Order: sequence, then C-alpha cells, then structure tokens
Amino acid sequence: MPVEPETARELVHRIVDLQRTLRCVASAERRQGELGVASQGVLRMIAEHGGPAVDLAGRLGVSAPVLSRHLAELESLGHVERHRDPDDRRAQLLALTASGRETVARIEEHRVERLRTYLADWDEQRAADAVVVLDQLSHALRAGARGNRAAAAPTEKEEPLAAR
Amino acid sequence: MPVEPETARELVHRIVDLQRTLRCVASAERRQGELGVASQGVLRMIAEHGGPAVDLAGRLGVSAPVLSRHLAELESLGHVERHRDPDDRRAQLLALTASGRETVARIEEHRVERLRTYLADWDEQRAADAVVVLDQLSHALRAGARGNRAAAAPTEKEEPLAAR
DNA sequence: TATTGTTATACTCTATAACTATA
DNA sequence: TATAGTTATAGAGTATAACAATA
Repeated sequence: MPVEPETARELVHRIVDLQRTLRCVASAERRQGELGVASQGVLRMIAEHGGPAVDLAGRLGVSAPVLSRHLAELESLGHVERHRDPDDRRAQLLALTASGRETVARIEEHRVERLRTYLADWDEQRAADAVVVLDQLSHALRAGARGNRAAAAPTEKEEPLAAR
Repeated sequence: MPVEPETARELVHRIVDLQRTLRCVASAERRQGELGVASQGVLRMIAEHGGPAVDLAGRLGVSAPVLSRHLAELESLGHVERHRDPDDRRAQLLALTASGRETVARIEEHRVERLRTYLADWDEQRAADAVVVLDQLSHALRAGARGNRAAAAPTEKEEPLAAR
C-alpha cells in the first residue's frame, strides 16, 4: 500500500485549507475594474498555446459555452482576436492583441511581486521544493480524475478535460 | 531578497495550475444529490470547532450572509442544530446532529480513499513532504493577505478573515 | 452605538440543452 | 453524422446593503 491513511487524511485537510486560502487571497487581491480570474486564465492560456478554441477549453478544463462567453468579453475589451481557420471554417484561431499581451504581462508581474513579499522569509530552496511538490500533486490529481472519469463512462474516448 | 523572481514566477504558475486541477477534480468527483463543497466545509468546521456562527464565518473566510444561508440548508437537512446562546441572546451556538457527524465522516473517508488511489505511486515520505509544503504555503499566503488587507484599510482592526 | 444574524439583491463562474454552420 | 462554436437558461457560491434583535 502506498500512502498511509493517516497521511492521506492530513494531506486532504491541507489541500482543502490551501484551496480556501487561495480563494480568500484572490478575493482580497482583486482590484476594482480588473478582469475576473477566469478571464485572466483564458488570456494566459492563449498567450502560451494559442490555436483553436476547442483545445483551449480542454486545457482550461471548462465547457465550450464558458469559454465562448469569456472570449466574447476579451474580444470586446480588445485583448483577443478571433479569426476563422482557413483549413476548417468551423474553427477559430485565437491570438492576443498588443493590449492582451500587455495585460497578461502586467497581471503576471503583479502576482510575482505579491508572492515574493508574502514569501519574504522563505529561502530559494524552499520555494523550489514547493514548485516540485505542487507540480507532482497537480499531475497525480489530474491523472486520477482522468482515470476516474474514464472508469465512470468507459465507452467514452480518452483525453477529456484539463489534459496536459 | 528572498525568493528569486524566476522561482516566484514558477510557483505562481504551479499554484494556478493546482487551483484549476482541484476545481476539475472537485466537479468530476461531485455525486448527484450530495452536499455542495461549501456546505461540506461548513459541516467540517462545525465538527472541529463548533461555537458561535460569527467565529465560524471568520474561520471559513466567508461573509455572514453566506454562512447564514448554508446553515439554513444544513439545518433543514437535519445535519446541524442551532441554539441561542443563553449568555448572549444574539448569538447562536452550532452543533452537529448524529446525521451531521455521520455525513462528515462519510465525506472524509471517501476523500481519503480517493486521494490514496490517486497517489498510488507515491511513497510515504513524498506525501509527508507535501503536507509540510502545503501547510507552509497556506500560512504564508494567509499571513500575507491579512497584512495586505490591514495595509489597504489601516484604521480597521486586526484579525479579519480566515484567521487561524 | 456596536454586534449577531437574516433577507434581498446582484455578481462571477460554471454546466446542460438547443441551436447554427461547417465537415 | 459529427464537430466548432453560440445562445439561453439554470445552479452554486460569493458579496454588499438594509434590516431586526440584542448588548
């Protein structure tokens, strides 16, 4: 057997705690008139991957209608451009505008600065360890949720949501 | 300077990733007819702390109206009992019913089992390390958000939300 | 006056179902 | 028939404002 039940129980509690803390921090950090966190995530994903909207929804782990609404908002704000894919005229190719790139960069820098001040008494090694642990945990949970979903609906094809 | 900007940037991304993953897992795990995650959190907090509702809201990091609504739901489901505090008749003392205790235990066991299967290839040490990292991160962020809020509204008294 | 809790209202984020257009 | 995307509608979770009762 892998992890002892007692340790798993501890870990469940620490995960729930962190989740709650992140929600509190996010709402405390929210600036009036800023983009919502969901739209910020969409912007970031486009910056990193671009491409068709359907792939983006998968990476974000949200349904198509949700993405569609966020894209409509981001386009109306002038952060995103949508072009029909000439090879498949159902699909859209997404790209950031200059304003979108600037917004992504600004949000990023702000978050990095905030985290650095919050972690004022951390040393480099501790932060590096945290990066590894969080990465491993995300991967394990993502793979688990994927397998779980496949088990619940076995006829469905693989590679559902939040694939990496 | 504490953590290098590059490391902080990595950590920001890993935190956002984990947050997204947790949302996906939570929605994939959600059983039809089960309590919402918010109500589950309320139930758990009452199990751990009990006492007046106002303290509970602080620990959960939610506003009083939100807690009030969840308590109304939990009471109607027979999981929670509310009694007026004889020492301060404005306040409520909260306690779980037998059904509430049973529900908390059932949710807990289910989560622990799930996490153990997801972490099938983790060893004990890795899980223990993750517990420590998550705990440290929660504390750092919580303290940071607290300080941040005090700075934004300096006349306000201390000990705002999600105090520990 | 301040605090505890509730009700009314609104905002954010999400999902499912029904639709259009293209493949 | 199947897929990309949109619109309509609903639900979960949250917040602020206005209120009642008590301190």
